[in-house]
Amino acid sequence: MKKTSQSVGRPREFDEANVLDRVMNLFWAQGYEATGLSQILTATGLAKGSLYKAFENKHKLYLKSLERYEKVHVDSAVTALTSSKDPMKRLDDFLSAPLRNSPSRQGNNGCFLCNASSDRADSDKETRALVQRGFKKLGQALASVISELHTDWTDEQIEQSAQMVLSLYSGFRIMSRSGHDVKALTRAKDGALALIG
Amino acid sequence: MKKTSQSVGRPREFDEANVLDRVMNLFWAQGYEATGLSQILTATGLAKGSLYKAFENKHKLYLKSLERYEKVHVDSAVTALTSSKDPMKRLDDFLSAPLRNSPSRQGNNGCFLCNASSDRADSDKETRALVQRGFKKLGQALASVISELHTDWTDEQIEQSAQMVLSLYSGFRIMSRSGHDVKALTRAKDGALALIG
DNA sequence: CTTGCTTTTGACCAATTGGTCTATAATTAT
DNA sequence: ATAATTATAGACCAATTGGTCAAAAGCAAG
Repeated sequence: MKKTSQSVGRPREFDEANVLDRVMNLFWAQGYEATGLSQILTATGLAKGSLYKAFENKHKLYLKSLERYEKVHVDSAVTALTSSKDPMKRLDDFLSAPLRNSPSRQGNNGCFLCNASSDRADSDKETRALVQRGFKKLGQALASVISELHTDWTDEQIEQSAQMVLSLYSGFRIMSRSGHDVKALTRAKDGALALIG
Repeated sequence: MKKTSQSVGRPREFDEANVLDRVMNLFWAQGYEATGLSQILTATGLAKGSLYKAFENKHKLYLKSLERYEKVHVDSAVTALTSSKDPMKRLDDFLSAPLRNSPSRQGNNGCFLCNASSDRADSDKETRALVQRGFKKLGQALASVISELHTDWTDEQIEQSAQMVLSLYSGFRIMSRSGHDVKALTRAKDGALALIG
């Protein structure tokens, strides 16, 4: 039974993915509590009732946003990591992303996974589960790249390095958000890659 | 002119450091917006008026809490890093701290510096400055340890490794907050230390 | 055109938010 | 004593919060 695109009743006037993208950006940039309904309404153009009919409540909306982030940003990072480029270059790209648009202060949202972890993972287990899943995905993709790079390494060694890269990534994202010297972080990145490669 | 401990007027009934410790723990665990005045009042036992007389407003109180964190936790980490133990052991202790009380979920506050960076560093430049300063302190202490470890290394190399350890630390703190597998993080830590040592 | 179904809209709501202010209490200086 | 000064307590406040609901609107099927 496939759901037809045109069902009975008045049709939706908004595109769910589009709305979620806007909401995601708010939660991503500001966190859960700092993002008010009013803000969400103006950003999406929806009326309160419509929003609540479509997404039960603020908490559910947050979770949906996080899922959307996973689908859009985590998955695309995974895709980039599994491309056909030089494995080393892929790792470098991955670790360089957090350091790119940093000097232009304001609008450096960091990583939604990291932010959510700091913001709500301790108090909300559903958020915790989503964050864990996102990190796991990234970790597995990294492990796969590293195993390409070092076909002779044991699983243990690969896991270890993947985890190291992932932790570095999270750290970069967090630290660069507060305007930490990007040059220094970049050197750290290059040092780490030299040790792994 | 030293301020006498007993000044004119009705004396304070609370110890400022003590109050700040309690407030710090709230902001640390929950973030800025999620922590309400009412919560702060019950945690400190103060009345609204007293609190506002002593610390102007919520924002100032947050900054004071962050400074308190720096004084209590960052500085003690720096002290631990400059002890007379084996340098390698000191690095290990530093990186192990984030991984200790993790399995006992709820009450894993992570690092206030990291949380504040994710929570408010983008929107509040005073927070940003404090967070930067805290990270800088840690980075310098780490550089000093590493320079003890490798007297032959260049400043560049030392800086690089210190930054790497600091980034790993932040990453550990963030990821372990969402319940990420501590065993995996521990292996990453050991791997990284082996590469540096 | 009517029936049935769904979405949209915004008025409405209780509860809570951060913050102010005044009356009162506790202390020192005169 | 009393004046001066500071802290405490909590009533009070406007604004905002997340959330509900009923009426109106838009569509397909009969």
